[in-house]
This record gives sequence, structure tokens and C-alpha cells, in this order.
Amino acid sequence: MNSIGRIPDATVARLPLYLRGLDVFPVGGAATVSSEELAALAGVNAAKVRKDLSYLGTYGTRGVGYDADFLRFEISRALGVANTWPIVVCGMGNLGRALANHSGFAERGFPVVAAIDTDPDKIGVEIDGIAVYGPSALASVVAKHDVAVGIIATPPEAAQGTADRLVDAGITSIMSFAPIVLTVPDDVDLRAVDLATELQILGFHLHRSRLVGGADVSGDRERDLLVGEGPV
Amino acid sequence: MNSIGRIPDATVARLPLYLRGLDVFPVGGAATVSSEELAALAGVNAAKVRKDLSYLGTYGTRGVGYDADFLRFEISRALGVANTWPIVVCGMGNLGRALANHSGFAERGFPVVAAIDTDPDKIGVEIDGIAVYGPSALASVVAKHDVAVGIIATPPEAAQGTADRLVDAGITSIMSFAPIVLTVPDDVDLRAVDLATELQILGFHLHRSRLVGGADVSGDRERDLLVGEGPV
DNA sequence: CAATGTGAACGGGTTCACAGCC
DNA sequence: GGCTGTGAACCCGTTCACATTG
Repeated sequence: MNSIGRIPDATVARLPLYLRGLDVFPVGGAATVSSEELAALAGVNAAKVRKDLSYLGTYGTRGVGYDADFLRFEISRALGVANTWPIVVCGMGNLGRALANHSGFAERGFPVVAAIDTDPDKIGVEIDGIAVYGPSALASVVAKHDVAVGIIATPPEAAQGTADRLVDAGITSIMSFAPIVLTVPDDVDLRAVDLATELQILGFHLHRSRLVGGADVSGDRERDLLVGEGPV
Repeated sequence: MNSIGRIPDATVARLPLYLRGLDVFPVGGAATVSSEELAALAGVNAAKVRKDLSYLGTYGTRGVGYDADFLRFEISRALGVANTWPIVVCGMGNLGRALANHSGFAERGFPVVAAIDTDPDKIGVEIDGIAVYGPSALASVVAKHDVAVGIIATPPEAAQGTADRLVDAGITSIMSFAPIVLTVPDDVDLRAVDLATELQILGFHLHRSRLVGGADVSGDRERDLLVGEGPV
């Protein structure tokens, strides 16, 4: 019984997973789904599903479950996925090109409408159907295509400058893949994804589990460590 | 104090950020760094830095700070980055190719040693210097190169099958970019990154701020996440 | 004196368990 | 009977504040 309230960040982060899980039900199929089923589809547990959905409203039927179509509609509404948010990709290196072509973005309402790069050989041409502009064109590109989100896929050295330019152009949502800390104004929403960092977290567990066999994890049972040859 | 106990997951996830932040200090430079400085370099706050580092041991000097080199060494040791963990990339589409070429991986101790794809035109050739094999060769590739981590960058339909094959080949650390829930044995460490989901989280805030935006009451710039669009 | 190291307070998120309703 | 909706308990991580130490 909740029409207006605050949605916890942790819940917001899971809503897209629920929406994704609902993809298995055909639109208009009049299917019902229990919290247990949806939990499996989203990779969480049932209690979390019920709690999360309760923040949006009372959309289930006790003893039955949730109507898949209705739930999809309500989650979509909460997330605002009815809108499409045009993206500009900054930096057309390996990663930038892959992101610009990523079909999953457009499918979820985030079409890539333009790209930015500093390489004179790329500026003015189309790469995989995406027009590439120079940095100075950013503001006009944003205005022309009503860009809502900027993706930073530049080398680390160029990332802060790119962020600054995006902010100047009026962008308030940025997703960065650069492995450095970016500084942006408070009203700008910044999400940072560092792929190497993610791998290192995996590496921690890997490292720990390979030590098993020795007594404990007190730091002595290590193989020799190569100092000084460190990263970067 | 010093004896290493269990390190909280949240702390583990930040250790790579500290390591990354320490990159600004030249190796062997004998620099000292305060929790305040390191916090800025890693994008967190000072209390968190001190608490996190205290889980590793007492490596600082009161009134002075931390020795950058020593700290780098100790964090590296805790993370196990002295080792290198060879990677196999499964799925050489846009994203897979970008990941296979991502220089940041090798720099951080995760060299991509091979790739897997089902496309007969790709099997047997090298793409950007990475040898591409068919799925049936996975086990031998893993054994030959001592592969420790598998990256799944296949289409969603092929992701579960790929995960199964990686597990069969003895891989216990998997990073998946496929937008579905994968099922793996308990002893397998799985990290899922869904780029479209990340964007949708950004989209939520965008959507919220555009709804509330404009009708700005007093100077309070609070981010309230409101559900529903008000009365009717 | 300056900055670490750390108990203690705090707060958000997860889980429990059961009342409420179909 | 079955499943949702939700207060309450619980757990974990964050923040505070200060005693401690070079």
C-alpha cells in the first residue's frame, strides 16, 4: 500500500534484474510469477523480491503471485524505461567501439547516437554506422541529439578532461570505464566500472583458495613475491 | 591486530582501488601517504581507508602516514597480484574482442592467453595476436596455458553452456558479461557485469530528476527517489 | 603535534517469520 | 492452502571520536 515513498538504492540496482528476468514471459501472455520464480530468474532470493516490489506498490495477489505483464509495466515505469536516453560514447578505441556496437544498449532504451574521438583519422567518418566527431563538437552533438548519457572509454589521461567537457555540455549522467577517480559536480550522476579491478577481486579469492593446504592465511605461506616489477 | 583474520568483502573490493591510487607514487620513491591522501586517490573517505588497512595489519606510522612502497607491497600480497592469472575469453564478438585487447588486464596480471569462439571463420586464426580455438579445445587450452579465469562474452543463449564448459575444464573463477543469471557450483567464483543494467540504474536517476526537475522547491538539493507521479 | 588504529555508535540492507488475504 | 506484504530481528558495513604513538 505504497504509492509514494523512497526506494532504497539497493532496490533500484535490482529492478533492472527483475525486468530482465521477466523477459522469459511473452508480452501479453497473462502469466503469473511467484516471488520464488522471479528470484530464480533474477539471481536473488524470494524475500528480497517481495521486499523490493513492496517499495513500488502492492502489485501482487496473495496466494497467487504477480501478473507478469503488470509487473513488467510497473517496474518499467519506476525505472523510466519508457523513455529512451540517447548516449554519446567518448573514445573509440577497442572498448569504445565495442560499446558503441553493443546491441543490448539500444534494446534497453539507450541508443548510441554519436561518438567522440581525438584521432583525426576517425573524425568525420562513420564507424559501424556511428558518426564520429571531434571533442569540440561535443556540445552541439549533445544538443542536436538530445544526449542524456555520456560514456567515457578514453585512455585514463584523457578521462577527466572528457568528463569536464561532458559536464560543460550539460550531461548529468556519466558512465566511466577509465581506471581513475573522476571529479564531477554533485548534481552529476557518475557510475564507474573498472574491469581490471573486477578481475582483481576475483583474483583475491583465487589466491586465497590456492593457498589452501597450508595451515592458515597468515601471510607467511606465500610463494616468493616479485617486488618492484609491480603494475604500471 | 596484525594477524590476518577475515577480510570483509567490502574491503576486498576496495583494495584494488588503493593499489591503483598508489600508482601515482614512483616505485622506490620512499614517499609517505596519509589516509586522507589515499582516500582522495581512491575515491573513498579517510576513515574507510584506515579501517580497511587495519584488516591487513598495522602498516602505518602514527603521526606520519603509510610508506607508499611498503603499502603497495602489502596490498599486492593480500590480493595475490604477485601471481599472474592467465585468462581465456569466450566469445569473440564486439565485446570479446575489446576485452581480449584490453591492455589494462595484462598490466594488472591478467594476460589473455587464448580465445574461444564457435564461428568456423575465426577458429584457427589469430585475432589481434590472440589465438582463437573452437569450444571443444577449451579443456586442452586451459591445461596448456594454466588458465585461471574465464571471461564469458558470448551471446546470452550460449552463456550457460559456456559456463558449464569452463567449469568442466576446471576453471573456478568466471567473469560474465552475459545478461542472464548463470548457475555454477558453489566452489566457483562468479562475477556478473551487465552493462545495460548499469545504464538502467543511471536511467532511474535521470528519470527521477527530470520528473521533479524544474519544480524546484527551496534550496534543498536532496535526491529523493519518489515513486509514482503524484495524484493520478 | 599529527595521523594511525580501533572500540562503539549508527544506519542501511537482508533475512526471518508470520499475519493477512485470495 | 498458498503466497504476498511487512514489522522486527539481525547482520554487515560505515562513520565517529578519541586514545595511542612515533
